[in-house]
Amino acid sequence: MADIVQTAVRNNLLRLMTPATFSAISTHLDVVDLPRAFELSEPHEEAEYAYFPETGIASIVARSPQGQHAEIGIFGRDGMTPAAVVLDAGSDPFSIFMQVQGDGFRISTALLKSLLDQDADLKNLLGRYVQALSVQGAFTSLSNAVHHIDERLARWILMCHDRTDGDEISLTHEFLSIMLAVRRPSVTTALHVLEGRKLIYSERGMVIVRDRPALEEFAADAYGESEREYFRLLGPYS
Amino acid sequence: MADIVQTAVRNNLLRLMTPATFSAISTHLDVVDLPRAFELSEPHEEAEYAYFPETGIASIVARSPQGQHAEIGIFGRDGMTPAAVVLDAGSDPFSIFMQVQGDGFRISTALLKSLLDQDADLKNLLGRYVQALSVQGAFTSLSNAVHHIDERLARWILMCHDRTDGDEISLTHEFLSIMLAVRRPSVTTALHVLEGRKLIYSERGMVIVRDRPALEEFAADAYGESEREYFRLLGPYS
DNA sequence: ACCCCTTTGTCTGATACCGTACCGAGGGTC
DNA sequence: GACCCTCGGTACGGTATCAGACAAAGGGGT
Repeated sequence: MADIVQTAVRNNLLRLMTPATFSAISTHLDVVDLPRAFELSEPHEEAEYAYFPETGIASIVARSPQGQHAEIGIFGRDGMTPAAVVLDAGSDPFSIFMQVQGDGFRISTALLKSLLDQDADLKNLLGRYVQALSVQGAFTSLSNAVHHIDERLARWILMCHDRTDGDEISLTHEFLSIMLAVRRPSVTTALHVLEGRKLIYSERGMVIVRDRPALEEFAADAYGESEREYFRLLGPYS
Repeated sequence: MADIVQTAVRNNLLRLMTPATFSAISTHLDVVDLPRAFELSEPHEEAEYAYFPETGIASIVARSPQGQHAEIGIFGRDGMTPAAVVLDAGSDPFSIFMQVQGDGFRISTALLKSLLDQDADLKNLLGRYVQALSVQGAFTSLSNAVHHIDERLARWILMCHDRTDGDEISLTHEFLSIMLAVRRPSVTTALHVLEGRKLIYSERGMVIVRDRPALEEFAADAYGESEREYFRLLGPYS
């Protein structure tokens, strides 16, 4: 692909690369569309491409043998996939797919791997991202264990809002119920709670953030820790 | 410390190091006792030492601002801490402490870090471990979200049993309740369920595995995925 | 022997969430 | 306009788990 100017890029990891690393990697980046439900990586399969989203949101979902599932993390312009490339692990047991459509860059995993082997700065940068991601997963786990549905929903909306440009996030209740690992009607009522408190507007296929500070206050104990850790490791991404 | 023979070591990561790496690292390993409740690393603090347990079990716990907590993973002779050293992240936001007493080796993190920088094989090995650990965390998250207490308890006993020599695991209900992020009396009744099905014996301060295959069957959907991933990446550890 | 502290067992009522079912509303297509 | 499919709202009974309190049992120290 032609010239990509680093300062015009929105993906935070690409932005944080040293100029030398960026120019090495950018010649191999392809621009790609990332439509909703697009699979970035499938469980137990070695991914052909690594993706660095510019916009949109991707979801990382773990599935049990009997088909139960729960989201363990999300990323957008703050991240990349697959983490397994960074750790030389080949594959991971998760589904990773787009949940809010967007666009971004891709690069063959083989190429990225060889760049990682030659470039300690890059390995270090992506290593820090892997840590941030796994911390996010850990706090998702905590939240699944101890927080009520409406708080978890608030947390989740905030995390999407962080990775979105406006205040509108296009999502169905069905989708949210999968992410939070609850029944679909539970999402409906939880959304009503947030709406009743004037924190959001809820429309067909769409959640609109109305009062972000109040939403953060509502999510309170559920939101913030993993964001602080990301900031410490990689700075702001919005 | 004097000579440590690699084949006599029980920690799986130490065993899997190349002979060259092992001889480089082993001269810096100190033998340490790991009593119950010993803190291997504190949240947001850069650890002074890295630990490779030989026996015993350590717990990784995330804590929310308001003091809620949940375990996100455990390790014993299958692992090491802190993962942050491998990822060059400095610290992580978790408490890591011994839960079943044991012993192991320690090395200064500074030294381990410099070894990692010079030794791609070592970085690769520990990178795969970090992946295994974060997959374990992901499935803990899934389990917190979708499984009942008695299944989660069964899973947890199995994970401890994997890292223990006999069938006896010394643990109080109080402790288990923290790990599973449930009330202490819920642990008591869940243990009664497992005992009633003749899967375990439960004594004061002790859980004894009685019928492991049946326990695995009972845990069914909750147990196995992360173990398979560890095996793929690092082989057997028991 | 006694005391005391830790650990475990049990009870009561409350509640958050589930499974399932059904219906209505929005919005595209012909 | 008529149709259909997706999506959202609501209702009902059932239950896993919670919150909190209290009592009994194990076991070490003096």
